[in-house]
Order: sequence, then structure tokens, then C-alpha cells
Amino acid sequence: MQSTQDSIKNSARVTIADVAREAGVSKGLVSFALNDRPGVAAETRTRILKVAGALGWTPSLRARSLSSKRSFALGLVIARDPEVLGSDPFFTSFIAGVETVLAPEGLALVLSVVPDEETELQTYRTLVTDGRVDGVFLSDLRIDDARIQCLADLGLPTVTLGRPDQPSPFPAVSIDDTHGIAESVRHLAGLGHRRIAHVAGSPAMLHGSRRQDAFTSAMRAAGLGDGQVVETDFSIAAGADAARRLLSQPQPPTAIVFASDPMAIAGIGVAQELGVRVPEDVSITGFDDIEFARYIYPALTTVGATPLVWGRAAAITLLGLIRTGSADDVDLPAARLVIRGSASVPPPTEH
Amino acid sequence: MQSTQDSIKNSARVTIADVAREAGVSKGLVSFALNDRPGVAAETRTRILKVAGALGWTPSLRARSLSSKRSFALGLVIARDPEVLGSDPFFTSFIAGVETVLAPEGLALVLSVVPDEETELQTYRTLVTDGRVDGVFLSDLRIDDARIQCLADLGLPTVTLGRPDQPSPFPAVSIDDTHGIAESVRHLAGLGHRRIAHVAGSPAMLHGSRRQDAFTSAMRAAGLGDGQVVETDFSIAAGADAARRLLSQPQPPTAIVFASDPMAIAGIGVAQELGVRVPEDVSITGFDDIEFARYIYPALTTVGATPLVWGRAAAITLLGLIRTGSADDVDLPAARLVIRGSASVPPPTEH
DNA sequence: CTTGATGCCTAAACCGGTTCAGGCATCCGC
DNA sequence: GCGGATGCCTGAACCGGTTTAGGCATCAAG
Repeated sequence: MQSTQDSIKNSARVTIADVAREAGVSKGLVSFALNDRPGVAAETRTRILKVAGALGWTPSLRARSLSSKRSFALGLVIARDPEVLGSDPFFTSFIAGVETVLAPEGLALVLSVVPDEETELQTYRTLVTDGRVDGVFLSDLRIDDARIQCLADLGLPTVTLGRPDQPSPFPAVSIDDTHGIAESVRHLAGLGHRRIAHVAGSPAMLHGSRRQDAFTSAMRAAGLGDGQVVETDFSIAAGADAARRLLSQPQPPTAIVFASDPMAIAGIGVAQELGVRVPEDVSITGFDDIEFARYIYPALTTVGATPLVWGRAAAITLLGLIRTGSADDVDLPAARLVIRGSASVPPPTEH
Repeated sequence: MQSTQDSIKNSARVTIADVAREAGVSKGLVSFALNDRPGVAAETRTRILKVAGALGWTPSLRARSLSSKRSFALGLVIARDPEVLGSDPFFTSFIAGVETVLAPEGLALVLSVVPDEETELQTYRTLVTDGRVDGVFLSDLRIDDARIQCLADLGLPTVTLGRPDQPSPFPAVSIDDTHGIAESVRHLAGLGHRRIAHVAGSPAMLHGSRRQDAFTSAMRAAGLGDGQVVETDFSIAAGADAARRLLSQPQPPTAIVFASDPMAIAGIGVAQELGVRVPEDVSITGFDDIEFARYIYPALTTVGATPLVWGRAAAITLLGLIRTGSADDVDLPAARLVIRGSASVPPPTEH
């Protein structure tokens, strides 16, 4: 009978009950010992641990999830057109940063890519009712963002990537991007540019409008007026259109500050196509310092973001929030300008 | 007492037991009715469903996971340097395609980004012992890929992206990329190029070596010898290096076929930096048709991949495999050449 | 009128953990 | 020597589903 049982056991999962029987204690005590909780004699605890190790016991995530009402996973919902998404390396790096924190803790990342905001809200609701995640990262903050209220109503622990423009019950992990934009403007002004334009991101998105404000402020501070601004939706196509419009004017700007690298790269492409030399005829700066920035010609002068670091910080903050119930805002070091070849002195032939 | 219970119930989850009590049947029968299983009278079934709807019952994924030993999630493990990963829009589009299948089914995608292969294998093991996923997508197939055996040993349902070079127990969802490379070579040969080089991807990766073979075959078929080949690791940096080496030769090629768009874009950058005009002095083709390809200058002639479609197909196949225990290989339409401005007739000044 | 099959349903075990009430010693102070 | 606190441990309930064994009618076949 026993040998039969043994051979059966081989194919079955080792449970906490097996450990308890083998160690001669109760199931409950095994659970206590395994979770480092007080109320277990030191000697008993080591014996239980030894037995568990010998038996090759592994906790069942599923059972743990059910009884502890946790899921040991974090969620990230991305609402973007897949086409646009692909060109933006932000998320892959961000996720890689998140993983460096999650993996050692045995936590998983649940990722959703959805087409629009309505679906996104629905996805959050599903994640909660399914108990799929213990918390989420909220990215791509928008002006008057409906998702904040939605997540607050759902009671889902959340960390926002950036500080919302509205009262938010959630900790924010932010990186100051206005500084980098200001630096770009100062850099260009210092090179002698006076007609500097800005290809802004979407004004509906917080980082879009913030960068745009930073641009205007910096222009004024430099005594260069408000500067021409073209608003886009952050897509490459829109960036290219904006560049075409700016450069086709009777008196085009001598420098363009783009709100993102993909748009800036498209801008360089448009300039070249129009026969406008970069940086001789027009200087161009970007934002993000994506890998391509180094490898196109001329290499892109841009503001270096650090999505990997951001991911780490956000993950650490979210874990803290989940475990302790509260977490402080985190401010990452401001993004700095990386000077390369796409920005130079303005053309001398200016009247 | 009842009103007290009612108010308590408000804050608690509606369980299958509540439905059973309200409908005047047993828990088991409710489960049967909810899962469309035979053995429930039609009238009883509708009554149970109505009660469940009225009570706002939602199945507990966690409880379902525990008892049914499924996790209702699929996994994707990506082993790449995050830096390299960011420039490659493949995965984001692929994931978006996967999501279109998963979301309506109420399934989730668990994503891992790991730094190296050893960690990747460990991640698969963890996913299995944790019962975190019901199946995985295996991407970036390598020559003599150790992961196949690992996944087979783990008994984890898997779909491979592409057909492995070894016996594999898993269904493969493939797209023929050799055709596109051949088309590229024929296109260039047709334009009059005779010295065509290939910047290959990693020879350790299946799609790298396959494209390289396709290049060589196509060259021979066109009567142009083997063609010069430089192997890389698919990184942008390596692509740039390769282009620099090729173009700095005494007799540089008049056309370069790159194994990926990011490398091709870097190649165009290098050419411009060296004062080599594209396409006048050197023609360049890529592979993938990433969004940037359209927006750089000159616009990239490249082979159009369809990662979104691939994601959909892979997800459908994996679901089929999980549900029925087997699935057939799927062959997606071959990737086709997209002709843009980066490839043109070779320079006439050739001796 | 039995026998057996079939259809509908119940009760209870089960998945594998967590948690809580309480039992029994032991040790403390008074 | 006694009441109470403390430490260690057990047993059982619990999380919320799925699944199986079996009970009871009903109905067709023999």
C-alpha cells in the first residue's frame, strides 16, 4: 500500500499537507513556518523547512491566490494605436525596468494593449473583477484623465507615471521633462537661433502639453517671443506633416524642437526630402534619446529619458503601495540634453 | 437578521453559493448550468442564469484556476537586451495582434523581458511551477534551440514563431521571409546592380541564418556569385558597423540588403555620414517595414512583415492547441517587397 | 410488473493554500 | 499554590469554484 502510494505521489504535486504529514505537524503550522510568522518554535521551523526542501515542495500560486485574495501580478494597460506604439521604444524599456523588480519577487506582469480609452477603462474593470492583478501602472496621463477616478473607484492600487493635473489618491513617479525642453531652447538660442518652432505632442496628453508649456516659457525667458507651435498627436505621420508645414513657410524657423524622437527623426527626413539641410539650414532637436537617435544622420540632439530607470522606480513604488498601503511620490533626475549633430548655428544668410 | 445579512452581502462577493441558494438548487448544478454542460433541465438552466445575472454574479478567476488547474493566461518571454528591444517594433505589434484574440476570451497575457537565455529557461520553469500560464509563444527561434526541449520537458503547450530547425512537438506559425529577400535581390539585380552585399542578422538566430541563405541563393540564381555577407547580431550598432565596413572598402558594393529595418536605417545614416549618397551611390533595402521606414529620407525600400497578423494567428493556434490538444502549422502569406526610394539604379561611373 | 437506461439533481469531496479559535504546557508574579 | 500571560501547536473553517458518486423519478423495453 505504501509503495503504491509512493509511486502515485511521484506524479502528483507535493502539497503543504504532504510536508505536514512528513514533518509530523499540522497543515496550519507548516503554513506559518513557511511564511516566517511568529508562533513556531525555531527548531520546529527548521525541521519543516528541511522537510519541505527534501520533498521539493513548491507553493501553489493558485491556491495562495484564492485564499489570500492576491494575484501576485501587476498590470500595465497601454492604449495606443499599435502602429504608433511600435515606433515608440518607451514601453519595452519601461517594461524591462519593471521586470528587474518583479522577477526576483516572483511577481508577473500582465500586459494589455487596447485600441482606445473606453476599452482601457473596461480592461481595468475586468482586471479587478477577475482579480488578475494587485496593482497597475497608469501611463500616458491625459488632461483631466478619467482613468484616475475609475481606478480610484475600483480601489485598485495604482502608480501614475507622472503627476496628474488633478487631485489623485495615487503616488506619482515622475521625471521632469520641462527642464530638458528648456535646455534645448537655451542651447539653440545660445547657438544664435531666434526663430525656433516647436512640434508639440498631443495637447490632450499631459507630457505633451507640459513640454509645450515648457517650450513657450523658455522662449519667453530667452526673449524670443512665444515661438511657433504646431500641435500633433505624437504620431510619426503627424510629426512629418508638422515639419513639412513649418519648413514650407515663406520664412521657416531655423530650428525646430520636437516633442519626441520619432517625430524629430521624421522631421529630419522631411527636411532632407525638401532639400533643407540639417543642421546647416535648420537645426532639429528631439526628446527621448531612443536608440535610433544616435544612428541616423545627422545624429539627433535630444533630451535623454530613462524609461528603464523609470520602470524600476515605478515598480518599487507600486510594490510599496501594495504592501504597506501607502507610498511617497518619487521624482527621478531631470532628463538632460544630449548634444549631437542635428543642431548647429543658424544659417548666416538670414536677413 | 436578514436585512443585516443583506447589507453585509453588499460588500461581499457574490458567489456561486449565493446563486444556488437564491435559485433553490445546489452549488454543483449552478456550476453545470454556468458552463453549458449537459444534465441541467432547460428551464432550470435559464432560471439559474437569470438569478446569476440578477445577483451580478461574476466567476472568481482565482477559484476557477485552483479547481480547474488552468490559469486563463498565455505567456510571452522575450530574451533581448532592452536597448535592442526598444528599437524593434516587432513585439509591440505582435502583442497587439495577440490581444485582439485574448481580450474577447477573457484571457490575459503575461509578459517577461529577461536579459539572457539562461534566465529565459528559468522563467519558463517558474511560469510552469507557478501555473502562471496555460501556454506560451516561443519567438526568436535559434539554431539548435535549447528552449524547445525545455518546453517539451515542462509539458507546456507552445506555439513557435517560425519552424524550428529541429524536430519539434509544437505547432509552428510561420511567415516566409526568404521570398522577400529573394525579391529584394531580384529587384536590385533588375536595376542593374551586380555588387550586392548583405548585412545579415545573427547566424545563431533562425531568421538571421535563413535570410542569409536566401540572399546567397538569390545571388547565385541571378548569376552574381555569392555576394559579400557581413554577419551581425541584429543590433543597430552592429548594423552601422557593418555598413561602415562595407562602404569603406576600395570597391564598395552598389547595393546592400539589410536583414532588418533598424540596421538598414542605421546603414543609411552611416552612408550619409560618409558622404555616400543613397540611392545614387548605394542602394539600400531593409526588412520589416517598420513605421520609420516610410518617414526617413530616402524612404526605405523594404520587405513588409505583418507582426500584427502574426500575433493573431499565433494566438488562435495556441488557443486551439490548449483546448483540443493539437493544432496544425500555419503558414502566413509571404512577406512582400515594398518599393520606396532607397534603392535605385547603380551609379553609372562604374568601370 | 420488473429491469435497466436515462435525465435531473444533491451532497460532498476536492483543489492547496491561509487563518482563526482554542487547547495544552510552561513560566511568571503574587 | 493559583491566576494569568505566553508560546507552541492542532483542528477546522474558509476562499469559490469543479467534479464525482450516487439518489430519485421517469420512461422504454422485455
